[in-house]
Amino acid sequence: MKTTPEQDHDAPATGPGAGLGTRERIVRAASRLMQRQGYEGTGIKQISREANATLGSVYHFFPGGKQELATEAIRHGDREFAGMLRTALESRPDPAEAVAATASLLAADLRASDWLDGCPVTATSLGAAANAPGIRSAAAEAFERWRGLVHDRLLATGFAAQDAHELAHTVINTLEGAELTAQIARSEEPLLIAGRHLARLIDSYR
Amino acid sequence: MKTTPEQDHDAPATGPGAGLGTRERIVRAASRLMQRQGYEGTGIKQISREANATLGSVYHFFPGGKQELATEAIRHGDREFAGMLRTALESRPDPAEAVAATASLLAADLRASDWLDGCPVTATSLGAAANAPGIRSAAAEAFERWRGLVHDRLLATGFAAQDAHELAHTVINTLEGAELTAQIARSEEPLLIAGRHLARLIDSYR
DNA sequence: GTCTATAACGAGATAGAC
DNA sequence: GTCTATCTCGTTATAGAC
Repeated sequence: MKTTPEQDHDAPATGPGAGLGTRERIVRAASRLMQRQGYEGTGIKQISREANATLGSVYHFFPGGKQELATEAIRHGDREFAGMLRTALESRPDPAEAVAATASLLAADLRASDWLDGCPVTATSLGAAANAPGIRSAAAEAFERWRGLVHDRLLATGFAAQDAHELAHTVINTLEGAELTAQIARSEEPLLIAGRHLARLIDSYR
Repeated sequence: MKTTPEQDHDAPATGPGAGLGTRERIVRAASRLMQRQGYEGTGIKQISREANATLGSVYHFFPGGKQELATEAIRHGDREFAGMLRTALESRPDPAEAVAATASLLAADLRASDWLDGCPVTATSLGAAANAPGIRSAAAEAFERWRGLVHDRLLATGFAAQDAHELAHTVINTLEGAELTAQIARSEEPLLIAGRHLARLIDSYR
């Protein structure tokens, strides 16, 4: 990990990216754009423009080019959703309720973006996964981490190990699929139904 | 619908596409390639090559260009999975078992393609949906049709209308999300767990 | 670290002969 | 319906001054 802060010649004083280093602005712009347009649909020039950085700076920080940048973008999306999920699980005593609340939150965020911002990890990795192993494995690690958060919380609240393992899988996968459908259908309904069904499924193992 | 058969100068006598008209070969090639590489990652020239057709033929049949072709490719994937789902639902008396069997079949197909062939509708529409309304709505119609098949079968086997409606949503969405995760993780496990959990969820409404 | 210019290539789409 | 040639534009990536 690189920790030395760069000099930040052109950091904007306001707007998204205010006060952030150049590298971080680039990663965030890449993550947001690939979330909406996918890996192949997003150009490096567009990323550099959106991040208020020059093309030279992008290749300075990411000599591996677009693939390296996409890998970082996926890790950024990973941390983002992991934070949301951890907060939900920690702030509610009942994991079933926490999952349903997360589904509602995803639905609200999706609507607020006019159905543009789906899962950044899925959008970025789908289609690039076949030819770019680094991108695929970064996405696999993200899903694994999210499952781990759910799994640990279920274990801590008294579920059997095998049940916790399997429930964690379905919780993440169903949220993923419902968010995708909600985005395509431009409706919150799939996510809201998913939240209720997941809570019911979890409760059925008590 | 166009029903007049074209003249088929160059239809290959063997291999994929044997005995098919040019238009159909193009649609199938587009569907298969976009399933693996996504909309933006697939070029029209690549499609025409794979379909044993010339670029001129592609634009002859699809004057709307890449977007029109992608729309047809999605409809093709729609019909394909609808057929698999209908067969499973009709060949088993218990819809819960039919859903679990479908999950297993998806897992086997995914592994057989070395984890390359995920859901063609998702792969093609994600990333293109924002800027191409026709593509988005074709994908929405596909999901709707699949849900309808499950919904009707649940109704016919005695489930309440509201339960059937909601279960159909979660069945399709969970299969979708589990297939996605299985592809990224290169493992059948997410789909097999999803099949069991969906059967359990359905049974809980009897 | 930042910036500009440009190389090298492939994309989508079109024109018009056959 | 098929085929080839071509136009125009955008892409990733690099070079080298500052």
